[in-house]
Amino acid sequence: MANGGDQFGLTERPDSDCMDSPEETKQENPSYTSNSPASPQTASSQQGMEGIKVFLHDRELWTKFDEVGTEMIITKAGRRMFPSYKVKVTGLNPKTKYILLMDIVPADDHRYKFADNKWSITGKAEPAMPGRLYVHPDSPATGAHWSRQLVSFQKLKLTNNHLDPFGHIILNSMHKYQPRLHIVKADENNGFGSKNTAFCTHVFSETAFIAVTSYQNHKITQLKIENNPFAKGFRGSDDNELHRMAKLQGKDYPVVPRSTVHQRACPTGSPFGGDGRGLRVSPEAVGSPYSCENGFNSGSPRELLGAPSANFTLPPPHLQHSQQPHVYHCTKRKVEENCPSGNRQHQFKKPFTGSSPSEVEPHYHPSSYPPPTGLSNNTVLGLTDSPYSSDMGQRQACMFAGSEPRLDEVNCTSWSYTCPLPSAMTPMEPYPPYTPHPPYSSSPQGSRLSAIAHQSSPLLGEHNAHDPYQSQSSGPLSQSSQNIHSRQISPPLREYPRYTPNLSPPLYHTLETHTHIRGSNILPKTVQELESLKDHTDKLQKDNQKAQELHLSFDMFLKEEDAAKTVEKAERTSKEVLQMEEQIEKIVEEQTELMERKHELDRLVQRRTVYRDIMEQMVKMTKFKDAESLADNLESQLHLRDQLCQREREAQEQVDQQRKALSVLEDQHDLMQLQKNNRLSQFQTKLEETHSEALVWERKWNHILETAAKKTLRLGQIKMATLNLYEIIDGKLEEEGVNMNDTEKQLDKIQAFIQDHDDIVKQKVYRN
DNA sequence: TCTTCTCACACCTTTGAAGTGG
DNA sequence: ACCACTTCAAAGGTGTGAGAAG
Repeated sequence: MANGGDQFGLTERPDSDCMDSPEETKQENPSYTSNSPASPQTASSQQGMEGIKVFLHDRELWTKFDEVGTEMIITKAGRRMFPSYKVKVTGLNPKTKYILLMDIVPADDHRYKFADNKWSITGKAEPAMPGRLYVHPDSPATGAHWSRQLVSFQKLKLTNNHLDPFGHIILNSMHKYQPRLHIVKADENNGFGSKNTAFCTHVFSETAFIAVTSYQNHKITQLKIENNPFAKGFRGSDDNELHRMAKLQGKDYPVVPRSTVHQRACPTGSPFGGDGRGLRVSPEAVGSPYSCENGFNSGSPRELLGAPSANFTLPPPHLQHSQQPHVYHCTKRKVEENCPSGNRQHQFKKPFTGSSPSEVEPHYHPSSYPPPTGLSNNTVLGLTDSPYSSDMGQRQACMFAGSEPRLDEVNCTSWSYTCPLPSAMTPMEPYPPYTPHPPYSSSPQGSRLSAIAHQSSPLLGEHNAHDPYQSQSSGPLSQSSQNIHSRQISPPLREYPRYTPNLSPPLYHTLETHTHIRGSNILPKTVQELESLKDHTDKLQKDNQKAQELHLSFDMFLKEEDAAKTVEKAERTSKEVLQMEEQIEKIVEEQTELMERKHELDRLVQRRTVYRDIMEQMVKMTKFKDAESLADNLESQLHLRDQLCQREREAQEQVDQQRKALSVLEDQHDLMQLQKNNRLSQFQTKLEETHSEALVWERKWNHILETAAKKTLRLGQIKMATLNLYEIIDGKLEEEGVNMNDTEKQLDKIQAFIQDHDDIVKQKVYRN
């Protein structure tokens, strides 16, 4: 890890942590997924979310950019992010449907400038744009689908057009942002945003960037050209590069040869070498305003990870590095659990207390995490505890009100769109609706407050010193304008005149008197006071006289009327008076409740006027004549979307059924195939046996043929020998009529010859 | 004067239709 | 008819740099 990252306030991570493959990451960081709290109900509702792990694709590239200070171009038409945001997700239930979506939240409340070859804070951030979500076009899809390949958000576009109609994410130039990934378990309607929606959020701090309309840091330009295929045309030859460098040298910033950018991008050359206020995300900012209903307090993710009291697993220290996504697991939204009723108050109630939300709000724990280097010294007014401790405190209070629009009203088709407004999934409004004016400045309260703000006379301060509510207000009177602002909207100040009736007239009078005595003309004032006292005394005397007259008349009345009747009548009257008083009390209570309800509804209407404004702006950009017709159109589209979803579900069911039937047929086919194979093997066995038997018979037949051939040969030899013998005995075949093949006749002739010969021999012997 | 933003431009990749051959 | 492969044009992404705006 280069120092560049460290300079941004990154925790140094061990080298072993620098890995690329998700598997390796998985092995080394098995438990960085933190689970959110707390109550058994919440814990049981987390099924399927606690094991989810997300790995940032191309992390090396992101880190390379992060070391230099990532910048993202924003244009009116929308510009893609580069490096594009791609993740690998594991641990999802293969059959469960999930919705993956992204949003980009302000990393802090600063505005930046690029000067002297480095980024520095130049002031307070402009009001955040309307929070928009980019729902991955594949959503909702099964866990198997998401796990199958990389999930790419490369089509997400950034714009600076506040009135962007395309659903691109709206950002402010020269502001720092942090992309976040949310994995939401889709509900039965393939939607989300219901109270039981389970989701988790993943933040990769190396993906933080500063939005710009044109690149500020030349190193970023070089990195983009080197790595983005679309910018290949700018890679050029060395000559071109030298030429470009020469041109660039005319500017203030030094030019780094392309071939050496990698080396220069290393820490020593980082333009952020001085302080760490570069691009590192302020930890408070990432999760702070958005965490309540996530089951997290508004502290930073690191704080969350580091806080022992946090209700989720603590990762090993080395896993708390930026590479490890800050995971906020949230499950079923339990407003009551995460945001106790005490939080569901008037949006101005927090500032009423005069203290920071961190001190009062149970879900706003003061950050134990040290402020990032470079920010710690930044004593921006009202930002000591949290960058949002002043106005963001109000925003949070507003968010805690728990009446935000819910995304369960957002339809499926709009998923391919970016949702224009935050959801119940991001239960608190990610950022307050955009207004060209500072928050509340144009509101009635704001005008009232500003009017009070100008009454910062010492007298008011003295009165406040007697104010029983004043003790709740912290800080010296000469605090910053922001604190003054927040103090201004506290009830004791705002409703100060209300307190005067509670004072007894003399005391009230005394206050008035003091007020006057403090003036410059003390003597005439004293005379006036004495005169008024005299008048008052005269008035009292007159009242006393009237009372005495009344008393006398009442005595007369008693004398005239029967005493018992009078007493009875008086008792009856007193009872009626008591009943009337009770009724009056009830009516007053009802009136109070109704007034509170009215105030609440007024606040709701006021908060939702932004939607009306948005609708009116949309009406201007579209063909619709008014917001109602636009809303009708949207509703009809929603209805149409529902119908389409229904059809899709039915089609899906049909597909499933057909798949089942196909599966059954395939099984049957397999079975038949198996049986045929068995029979075939039997036939083959029989064939082999027959074949071997045939071979045996063939051998025997060959033997027979061979024997026959031998005997035929022997017979021929015998015939030849017989013929030879017949010829030897001087047989004449033709003369004696003997066939050459008539061996038997030849043998007879031979036998006769032998017989004759024997007889001759015997006779000769006998004669001798 | 400086900073920031917008726009036209050239260069490139991506995408999808059409054609070709097996 | 189908499939695999190639070709080509349109669409769109990208950084540049001049000029406008504040």
